[in-house]
Amino acid sequence: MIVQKDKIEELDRKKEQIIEAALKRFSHFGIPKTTMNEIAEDLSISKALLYYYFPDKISLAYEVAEFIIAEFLKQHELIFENAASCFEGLQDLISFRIAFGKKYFMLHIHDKQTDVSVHDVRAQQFICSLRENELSLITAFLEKAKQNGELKAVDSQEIAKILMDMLTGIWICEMYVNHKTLIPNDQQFHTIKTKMEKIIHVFYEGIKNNNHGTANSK
Amino acid sequence: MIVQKDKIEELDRKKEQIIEAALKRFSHFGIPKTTMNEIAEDLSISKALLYYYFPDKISLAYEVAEFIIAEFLKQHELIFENAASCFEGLQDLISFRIAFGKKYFMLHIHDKQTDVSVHDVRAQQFICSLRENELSLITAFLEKAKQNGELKAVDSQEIAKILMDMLTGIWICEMYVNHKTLIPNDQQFHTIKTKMEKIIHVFYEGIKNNNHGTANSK
DNA sequence: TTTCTGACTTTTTTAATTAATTAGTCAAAT
DNA sequence: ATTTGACTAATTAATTAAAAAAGTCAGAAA
Repeated sequence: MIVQKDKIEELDRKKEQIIEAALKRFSHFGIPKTTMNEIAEDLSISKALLYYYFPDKISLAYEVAEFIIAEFLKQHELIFENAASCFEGLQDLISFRIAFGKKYFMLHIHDKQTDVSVHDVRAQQFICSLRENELSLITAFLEKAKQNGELKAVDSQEIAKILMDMLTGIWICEMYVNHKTLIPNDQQFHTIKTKMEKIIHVFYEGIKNNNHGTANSK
Repeated sequence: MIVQKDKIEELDRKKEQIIEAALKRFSHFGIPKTTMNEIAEDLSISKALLYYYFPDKISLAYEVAEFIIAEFLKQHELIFENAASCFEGLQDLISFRIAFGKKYFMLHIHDKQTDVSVHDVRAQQFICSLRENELSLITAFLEKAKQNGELKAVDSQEIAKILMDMLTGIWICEMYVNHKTLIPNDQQFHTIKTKMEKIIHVFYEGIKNNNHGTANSK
């Protein structure tokens, strides 16, 4: 029984090693430019062994994605927990999103017109699930601020949705419309951050409670 | 002298005819899928004649673009002139942008990875100029509302920029991220419109003058 | 002289073929 | 149960040939 459990743990540890190695390659060169052979070589194992632990390349990629998404959501929670106010929480959220994007944007780069996410149901569901998770975190955060009296009586979920749409929109707009460089540079990230901060500022003015907050805080 | 002038006018009229014929094709099939021969055939003229009036296809495309951009900006002005309030003006702006997008989105569709706008300096400048024109119109509109007392003392240009970023962002996000269909459908346009309206709502709350406006309007 | 055309050349796209690389499998070894 | 080398199948990249479209020009028509 205990032996059985140890085995499972070891299997998981091995999978984790593979995921970490794959993540390194994927986040550096992107998924299409990473071969299963390279991942295997990095770990000094045979390619066949990768297929012992993962059914195919795309499944490995998804597990890698799940791995970093877990980190992404965990950080979200932390930021919201430690936020001194709703406004500061939103600002921290932006900083984090930019830093996270810098670190992992290669995972998002699609080679030519060959983009997995278009027709793949699995990708659609994956993104959908991520969005929902993020949405509920932000909604909860806004809800808390509303109960606090920092925000006025708004529909938290509706506001959270709008907020997410705007942030994603600005990102895409800057990356894929204004400066279509396949590999984004620091300047672009900085521009996006600045724009997001400005948006958050006006946005916050629109949802904050004018009877409470800064006016009363003295 | 007068003869010379008539000649010039006639030349312009001919160019206009070509532009209109080209616009029909371009807005229906997109620029890459429209051939110079087709445009010539539509007008029952020879292809060589097109090259008598326009140096090349891309120049024709730009003149077509300038033609509809003029319409775009003209409508902007009209909307802002006739707006009963800043908020209603912004709402009308959204309705117009959606309608305009429905009509001319084909001009924007890029074939595969072959997208003119990426490396073409002319395209960059064109878009830049359009943005600036739109920006100054919106800025002026906000400035007017500020002087009216409808808006609080904000930096009108800054706010206009943010507004434009947000609207473009939502558009791009919905079109190219959420539902990557090359030819957008009515449902998508409707979704975008709804999102924009929600954003405008919060946004307006953030910039309106709380001492004036709705509170005092009775 | 200005506007226009048919016949032409050059450049770009598209399609088809082939070569090379990579994903994925499996019998056998540890 | 885990691991591998040697294998096949599927994709991707490179090459080439064919087709289509862009663009030119000498000269006709107005």
